[in-house]
Amino acid sequence: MNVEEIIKTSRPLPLAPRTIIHMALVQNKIEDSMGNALKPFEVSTQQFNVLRILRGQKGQPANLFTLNERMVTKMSNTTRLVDKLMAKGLVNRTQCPSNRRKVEITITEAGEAALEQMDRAVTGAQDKLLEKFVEKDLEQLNELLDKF
Amino acid sequence: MNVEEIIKTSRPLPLAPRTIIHMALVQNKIEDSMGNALKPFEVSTQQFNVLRILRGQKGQPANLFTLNERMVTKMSNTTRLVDKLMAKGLVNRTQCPSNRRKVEITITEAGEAALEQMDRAVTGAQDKLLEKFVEKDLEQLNELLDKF
DNA sequence: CAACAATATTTGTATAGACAAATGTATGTC
DNA sequence: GACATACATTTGTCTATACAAATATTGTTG
Repeated sequence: MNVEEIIKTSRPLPLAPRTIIHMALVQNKIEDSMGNALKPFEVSTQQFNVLRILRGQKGQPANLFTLNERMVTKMSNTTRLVDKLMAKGLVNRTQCPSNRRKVEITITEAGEAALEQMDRAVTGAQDKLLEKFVEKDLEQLNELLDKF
Repeated sequence: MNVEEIIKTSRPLPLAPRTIIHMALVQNKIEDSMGNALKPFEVSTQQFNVLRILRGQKGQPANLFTLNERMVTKMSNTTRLVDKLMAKGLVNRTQCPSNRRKVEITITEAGEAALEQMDRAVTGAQDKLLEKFVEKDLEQLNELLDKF
């Protein structure tokens, strides 16, 4: 990935702005790749993320606050995101009996099954994205990202 | 930035998915910071990006194709993005006389003046984001990002 | 226990972006 | 010069997201 070529700029960029732009370009590529992997399942990366969180709950229900807290990209409207997963039959939503303000969201069996397929697709996409990285590169990259 | 803490996961993540999530988290932070820097000017990062491209043209007008080509994040509706910059008086749009299919977009003086202020704000935000990086780190990060 | 504050979610609304179809203009071919 | 094709932009429409206000429930305090 050559930054200057992609944004068609003639002059070389100073290192700091180049890094920021580089990050954006790579993130675009990652989102594109993940989106394509999930396209057959008609779920967004956000929805996929929620399904994974719910599976991680191991049967224990999650409420909207918990979901929002654990999402990679927090968003203001988790209600409607869950609505869409409900409409697809991938999750259940019930009112919490002990505190009726809360909702209890769980993944359905259909959701678990679909998620397994999605996982395969996404893992494949990620492996492809990272194919040029050796273990040491990934460690180094994670260390550098920690500096942000 | 500790990935596991931010997404409140108990188990440590395998390196590959951790990297992907890490990238997303950092990018969120970058966008947030840039967005805040630009908030006083009421322009999006995309709009800011277009203004910079126009300045880079040094008086020469750009058409929508050129803008789209040079934008960091390509988007499907450059027309309406330029509309918004027009409404703010930051750019001019005229029909290209030699090829009336094309439009000629230029930055106005007000646009140049505003952009200078924005640049200061954005550069400040970027320096803050990168304050923990030394030159060598940035070089290393750019090299690693090239592997995507 | 009434009044008020805090919590959890939902809803309304405004704006941004994706995608496809429509419009207007230019170019090449017979 | 009429016709098809390619090009450049615009428009319509649908979905996604952000933000604020509204609703419902629970907890707290005098």
